[in-house]
Amino acid sequence: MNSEFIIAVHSLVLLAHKPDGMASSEEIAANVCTHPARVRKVLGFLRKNGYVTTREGSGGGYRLCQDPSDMTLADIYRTMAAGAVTPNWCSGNPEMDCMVGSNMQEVMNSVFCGAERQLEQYFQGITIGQMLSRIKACQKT
Amino acid sequence: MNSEFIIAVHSLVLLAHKPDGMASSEEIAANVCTHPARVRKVLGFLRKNGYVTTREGSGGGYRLCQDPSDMTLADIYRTMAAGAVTPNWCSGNPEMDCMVGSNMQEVMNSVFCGAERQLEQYFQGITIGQMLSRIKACQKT
DNA sequence: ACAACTGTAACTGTTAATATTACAGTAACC
DNA sequence: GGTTACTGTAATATTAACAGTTACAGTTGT
Repeated sequence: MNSEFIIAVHSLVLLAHKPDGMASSEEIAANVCTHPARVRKVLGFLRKNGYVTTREGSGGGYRLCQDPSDMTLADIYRTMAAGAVTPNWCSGNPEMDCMVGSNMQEVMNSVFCGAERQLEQYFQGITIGQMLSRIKACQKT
Repeated sequence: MNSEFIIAVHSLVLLAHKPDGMASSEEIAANVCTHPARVRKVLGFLRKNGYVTTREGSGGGYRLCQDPSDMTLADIYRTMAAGAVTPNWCSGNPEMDCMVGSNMQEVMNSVFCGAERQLEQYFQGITIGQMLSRIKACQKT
């Protein structure tokens, strides 16, 4: 899985957790364990897709603009990592003379399309709000 | 997804299709579009897991040793590519002072374990025999 | 003996991913 | 209005993963 997906989810959960719902790229980066520039890039995507708002300038940063219980991991997956399970490597060749070799790409493709749907369906059932709840549950034990 | 998974599936389908059920690494490699050494490595794993038998020496090669309709993609996935959807990159840090940052790894991990199960379940429903049938269906159209 | 295979390991080249740097643009605050 | 604290974005290392390739020892049929 794409690491940008993880950064996105982690950032959103962090924002959902903060009392004022706001954080700078530097603060998020320290929490996620990566670099502020990377966070800015990822959260730039999230802004373009309507999950966060940003404020530039001093005192600026990122803020959630949706209810955490309405944001599913499937939304984030589609935005940040669509096609992540489908391999970029391809076997066979449609030009080939052999029935197996020439049709494998098409069949394999349909298999991975199904896998993609399956995964999205799973992610559909997990919201940012639930992620935060799970984290709180971890903390208690 | 791991390309070795694809090579494995493709090779097994090819073996299932061949009338005598046998092929050399060179022949398989040409069909898959990769190198014989790579095929030998992958099919070596399949041998160790009981999906094919091999014969060394002249006239040797690989042969299926299970019914194609009994081999599921889930079996191959577990053998060749287990954990392929789980990212190797990790956000957060258990040593951290923040509740979110310190517990994210554990929660993220459980999310991806679930995703893995979901995917395996999907692959469980697809056999090598079905793959071959799908290919035949492609050919007709 | 020879030719045709598998089994493995080592090495190389290429691509993708991550980290890092840099700087222009923007807003708050004194 | 200048300074400070941010985002936005691109460019550039740096690193790790992956596929391709070579090489050779071991095995078997002829």
